[in-house]
Amino acid sequence: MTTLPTIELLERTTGCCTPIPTPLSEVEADSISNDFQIFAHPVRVQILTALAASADSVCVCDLETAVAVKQPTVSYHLKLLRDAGLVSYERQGPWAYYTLNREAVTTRQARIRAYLEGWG
Amino acid sequence: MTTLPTIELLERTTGCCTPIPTPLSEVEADSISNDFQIFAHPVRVQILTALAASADSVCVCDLETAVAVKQPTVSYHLKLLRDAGLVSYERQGPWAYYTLNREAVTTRQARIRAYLEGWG
DNA sequence: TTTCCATATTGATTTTTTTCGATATGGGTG
DNA sequence: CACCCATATCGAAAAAAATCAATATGGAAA
Repeated sequence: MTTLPTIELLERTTGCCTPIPTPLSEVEADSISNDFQIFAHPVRVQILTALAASADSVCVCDLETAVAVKQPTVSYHLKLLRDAGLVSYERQGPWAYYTLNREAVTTRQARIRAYLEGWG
Repeated sequence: MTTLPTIELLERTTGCCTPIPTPLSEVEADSISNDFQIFAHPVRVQILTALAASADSVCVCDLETAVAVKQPTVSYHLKLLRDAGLVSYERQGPWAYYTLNREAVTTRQARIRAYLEGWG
């Protein structure tokens, strides 16, 4: 933020302070950055990769062995992924089986690609 | 993480604990999540969008008016973007002009797309 | 029922990220 | 030179995200 140019400063200011025509609103920026945020942690990437590699659902106990954090932390990241709509789960007896929500991933992928194409 | 199944537990365990064939290493997961991280903040998204929309370089004073944070914070995010290689800058007299590094964005875009395609 | 086991949730703590006042830097002007 | 102005950096504080011990939940086995 710059103080408005006074008459005396006009010459000096020439060439600078050309307001950005259509700045991105905070709401839009939040929405875009949120799309990236869920992928911005290694444990979530490991979980998603494991789920993506499996044709069927994966037991939490197997996800736990694939990452370097303790059980409650895995559960925490799984909840974030659920809240983001990227995975679903189903309990079977004592176990819980997670599945990648492939359509949801595709949807985000499309949005992310759209943003990045606009930037590149 | 689950204790190894003892003989008595084998029947119960059937159908669970199928180790994930090729779990993603922490190093790989860090690298992937890092690619997303830089885009995971609204101020950086606003800055990138502004730079992308401009054919030539943009003065910091104009970036400052496009976001809702104070000058040192803008400078901080610009530094992160520089460190990530996504923008370059040039000083001209008292002003600094930033440019989007379009190739770098394209490179990241390609990596991100590759990851997401593997998941979807 | 009692017990055990897998997973989720809670709550407190730690770590990371973000924010911004204060100050430094460095060029332009008088 | 002294002063002003734009931007960067520093340093401390605040906010957000991640971690995990402890505990809750709920189903299956004994």
